[in-house]
Formats: sequence, structure tokens, C-alpha cells
Amino acid sequence: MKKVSLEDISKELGVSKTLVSFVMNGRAKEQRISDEMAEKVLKKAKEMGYEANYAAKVLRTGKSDTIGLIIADISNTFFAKLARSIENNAQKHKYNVIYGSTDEDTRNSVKLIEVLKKKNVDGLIISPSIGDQKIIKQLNKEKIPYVLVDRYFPEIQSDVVVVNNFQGSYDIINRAIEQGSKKIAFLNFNAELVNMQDRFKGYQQALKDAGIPYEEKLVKNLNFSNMDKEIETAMKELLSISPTIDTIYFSNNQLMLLGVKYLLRTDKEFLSKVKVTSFDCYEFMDLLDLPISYGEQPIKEIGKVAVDLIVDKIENKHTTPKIITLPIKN
Amino acid sequence: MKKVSLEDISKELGVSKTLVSFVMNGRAKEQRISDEMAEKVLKKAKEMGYEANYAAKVLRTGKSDTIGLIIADISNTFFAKLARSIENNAQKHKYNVIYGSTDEDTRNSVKLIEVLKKKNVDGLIISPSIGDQKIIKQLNKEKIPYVLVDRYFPEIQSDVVVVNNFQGSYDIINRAIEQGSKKIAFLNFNAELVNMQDRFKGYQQALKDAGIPYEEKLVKNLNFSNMDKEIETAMKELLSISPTIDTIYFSNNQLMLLGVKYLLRTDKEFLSKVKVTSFDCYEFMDLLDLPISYGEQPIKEIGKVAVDLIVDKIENKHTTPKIITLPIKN
DNA sequence: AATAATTGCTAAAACGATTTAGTCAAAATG
DNA sequence: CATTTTGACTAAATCGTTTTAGCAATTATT
Repeated sequence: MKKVSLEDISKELGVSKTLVSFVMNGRAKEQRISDEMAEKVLKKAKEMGYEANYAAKVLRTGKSDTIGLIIADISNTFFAKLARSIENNAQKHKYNVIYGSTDEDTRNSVKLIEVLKKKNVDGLIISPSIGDQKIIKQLNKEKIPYVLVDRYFPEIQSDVVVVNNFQGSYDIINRAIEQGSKKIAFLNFNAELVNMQDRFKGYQQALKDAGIPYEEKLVKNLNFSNMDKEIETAMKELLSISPTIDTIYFSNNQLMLLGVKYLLRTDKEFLSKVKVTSFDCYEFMDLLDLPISYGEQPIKEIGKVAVDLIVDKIENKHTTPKIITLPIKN
Repeated sequence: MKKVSLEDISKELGVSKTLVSFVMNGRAKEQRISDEMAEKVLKKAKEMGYEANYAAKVLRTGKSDTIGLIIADISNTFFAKLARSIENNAQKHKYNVIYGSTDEDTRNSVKLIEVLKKKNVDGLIISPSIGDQKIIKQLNKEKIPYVLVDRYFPEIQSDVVVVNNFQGSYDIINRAIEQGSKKIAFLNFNAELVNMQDRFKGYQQALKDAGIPYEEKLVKNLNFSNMDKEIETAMKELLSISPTIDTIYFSNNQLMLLGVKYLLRTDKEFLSKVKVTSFDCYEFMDLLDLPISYGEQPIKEIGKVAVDLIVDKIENKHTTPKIITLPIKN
């Protein structure tokens, strides 16, 4: 039951393993191997159930046909859907994907990148966390192919796939204003990241263009750790300014979920009066009997573009970094 | 900028690479290498930034410290959460995970298992699809370590982690009956799989124990492909028996989501009169202003147990297959 | 003092591919 | 006819580990 190697086949046929290797890699023509010989090899290989040993291949060539996916949390629907899209598109290029969750902690990013590099992944698709600048710069220095998704660092040259956070956010707020909103609270998350800053800027600009004054007390910034607690505090503070607030804008879906849950628990009445809107959504949004509106991320497209980019980097070693911005759906 | 190898270190220190290898693998004591030498090696290795080449390691030892995860769809919350739990527990044992989605199509299972085997994964965690019996038997024959999760085939000896589908289903229906339900429709999915059959049996038994006659016309079986269409047809047929139906029981969360969406679109009034319950749930269930009750799967636990099992199989080669059944939360 | 055991270390094979640089004969070219 | 080209194939190095078998020198045992 032992595995069949190139050598086994070559011995069986009385030829060199070089020849067998060439045939198995489809390089028969190029290496002027006679058609009958090529056929004989192919036949014997199938007959003996030959399967190339990947480890040997990787050791020799350095290519593993595997890409690493590093995200905040695979169990989060956004990343889960992204992972699926990446899987599908990677498969088309004959790549598999190995994933790791960071929980937005840069120490985990570092560890994960380290081990995936060791395991010879050909490239990385990364949704970076706050503080990942150093490790990303390191990747640049080592010329490791990688693509950033969802977030990026403007000060670092990278290949990037993001959505148009500013415009998306602007449109959401603008629509709310058109529908009569006047006092719009904004709950942001991981505000240090550019994409979140852009969402904030979109919010500000929309207010400005509508002639609504920006009020700092209506904006709250939260972080990943202890989100449950933080959102409670933030909501309480906002409620103390109530009832003038007519709309709450959450900068992502997770925040929105927690926020709405909190209101359901504590102030159902307020919830029935206020409008809720969020940048991101869940698939169940239309089930809710709440006036929630949202912008939807083109997740499939993000995954596709990210894979196309990384494969291009791996296989063609193109050098000029691209930033690809996709529109969000309203 | 080339990678540092064992040999580089050995040359630098004027010792054999055997020695360096022993030290790097923590076998210094066992191999009677002097403490000072061990220390010297460790120091030099760190200084030179040595990192073992995994491909070489895998080629030599056959171990990749990677497990393969094969599920229906990583973007489905159930599997996404499972993937996260598996990732966390795998990490504790120094394993990474590489995933693939089958879309419940056995042809995809076969392909995925094939390529993951080629890539030297040490073991597989699989949520099998209908028709996977053949490939699973093959794994048994080849003595490839694997663990089935969520579903299994009673006729095949396997290591398995499942929930108590019968009891869970029984409890859900029983509770509904206690709350006054008399005519309970059941929408099942992938009914050929044992776990789904068990959910059905739990439903039947609960009816029986309550003295409610079983009615075949209240039960609908759906399949993965074309679920959207199928659920519409099924719901329409059920509605035609309405309004005597007072409860609809969905055998999983996806079904429930689609079913409720359908009702919201077409017959909101009916939805307000009927009780909805499902075996599985989504994290947003308590947001809904609908009388939906459900049983919750212990996903974290499933992942943990599955990883423990597979690691045990890989490292200790234990032989007697275990079926581990976990209770569902109500 | 002769033998046995221990200590500290190493040479070389093996894992299974890919690839460079040939070889040798037959055919083409001038 | 001498030389070049082509066609068909191969030997051997290489990728970077792990591991078996064994070698000297030192220490312990009787």
C-alpha cells in the first residue's frame, strides 16, 4: 500500500525519472519526448495510481499552491462569506486556502503570518488589524506576495481591495437625511483604521452638505475587546441625550446587532421611535420588523478581486501595487 | 536574503547538521549533547534567524501539522462557527487548518479529499454529504485519520461527533405541545442523512407521546439544490392545509430563514398566527419580534471534541472508533 | 589491566520531486 | 563528406530535513 513515486514508474518502464517527470508535468512536447513514450508513461502512471508527492514538489520548487487567509474572525458572517468567495476563486486557479483568525490582535497577526510563511504558502490575503503596520512592512521587505482586504494602511505601499467607505457612508447618511433624519448618532468601531475613518468622514460630509451641524457628542468610538460592555456604555450616554436623536448609524453589522439587542432589552419604546441604519448588513435584515436600512458590501466581488490580485502577484510577479476600490450596494 | 538552513548553522559552528537538528528538535538531552554545545547551537540559530523548512520536514517525516476541514459551506454560520472552534482547538495542538466547501455535492467531497490527501494533511474533519459513503469507506481502507461531524453513516465504522438529534428534536416539539400546539408541520432537509432522520423521529415520537396523530401531509422533505424554489412549493402546499396548522417546525436554521422570509413576503398575516420553531438558530433570533423558539447546537463543544479526536487519532493512532453524542441546548 | 559502558558527536542515506547539462545516434545542411 | 542540427533520452545535483548506525575518547567496572 506504499505510495508510488516517480522512480517506481521509471524503473517499471526502464527509463529515467527525468523523463517521467517531464511527461507528468506536461512538458513532453517541449522536451521532445516521443509521443509513444509519453503515452506509455501516462498509462503506467495511471495504472500504478501515481500521485505526485506535494512535499517533495514544494521543497524543490518552493510553490505550494496554497494561499493563507488572515482575518479577524472566520465565524463573523462578513469574513465567512469572504472566505467562501476566496475559496471558490482560489480553486479556479488550483489553490487551496488555509485560514487563521486574529481577533483583531496584532500579536496574533504576527504569529499567524510567521507560521503560514513557514508552511510555504505562496501568498497571503490579509485583513489587517490595528498595529499590523510593522509586520506588513516586513512582508514588503521580504517580497512576500500579499493582498490586503477590507482595511489597509495608507502610509504603506500594498496591493489592496477595499470598498468605497466614504461614498458608501455618505450615501447611507444622505438617504437618512432625505427621509427626514436631523440628529444622527454615529457608533464607530476600530476608528484608527482608515476604512473606519472614511466611514466617519462620509458621515460628516453628508451632514455638512445638508447643512446639519456636526456634534461631537453624537459620535462614539468603540474597540474590539469588551465590545459588549462598551456598547452598553455608549448607548447609555447616547440615550441620555435622547429623545432628540432620531437616527442611530452603526459603522458595521456586529455593532448594529449588539446595539439593537441592547435597545430591545432596555428601551424597546425608544427603539420604535428611532431609525437604525448600518454600513454592513446581515442576511436576515429583511426579517426584522424594524426600520433598519443599510449598505451592503460586495463580498463576492471583494473575494474574487483579492484572489485575482494575489494569483497575479504570485505567478507574474507584477510589481506596481494596486488599490482597487469597489462600490458598496445601497 | 536567502533562508538559513541547518547546514548553514552547522558549517558556521563546525559541527554536523545532525547535531544541529537534534538540538533544534529538543532532543539534545536524549542524544547526550553537551549543554554548552546545545546552547551554542541555539544561540547561533537565533542569531542567524533560522527557521526550519516545513516542506523538507514534511517530506522526511510525513507530518504536516495541518488538518483538512471539509464542510458543506464555510459561509453558512453553523460551519463558520464550527470552523472557528476547530481553528482555536487545532492551534492549541499546533495544527493549522485548510478548508473546503462541498455544497453538499459528493463529487466535490471526493475532489477535496483527494487534493487534501495529496497535500499531506495529517487528518480530516468532515461533514459528509449524501453519497459520501464510498469515499469514507476508502478512507477507512487507507487508514487515513478522519472524524465525521454533524452527520455520519451508521453502516460505516467512523469516529463521529454529533448532537443528540432525536432528543433535541423531541424536546423542541414537546415544548411546543406543552404550549398548546396541536398541528405541527415539519420541514426537513437532506432527509437521507441519519441526523435528519433522527430529528424526524424525535418529532414523531413527541407527537406520539402526546397522543397527537402523525399526519404525513404535514411533513415536507427538501434538498440542497434549488432550496429557494423548493421551500416555496412546500410552503404553498402547507398553506393550502392551513389554517389548521398552528406551528411550523424547521429542521435547521437555513430552512427557517428561507421559510420565514417567504411568509413575510406572501402571508404576513398567517405568520402572525402561527408559531415557528427550528432545530438550529442564528445569533439574531432574539432580535425578531416573532414567536420563534429553537434548539441551539453546542458548536464550540463539537469543534473541540472533533479536534481532540482527530489529534488523538493522528498522534496516538488509537483504533476503536468512537461516536460522541453531545446534548443540544434548549 | 583488560573489558565494558558511557559520552559526545558525525557520515551518509533517505524522503520524492525538478532541472541543468549532457550523451549519442540519426537526419539535415553546405 | 564533414559538420551542424535535431530528436530522444539520462545522470546527477539539488531542495532541507530526519534518523540510523557507528566512531573515538573517556570513564566505570571487575
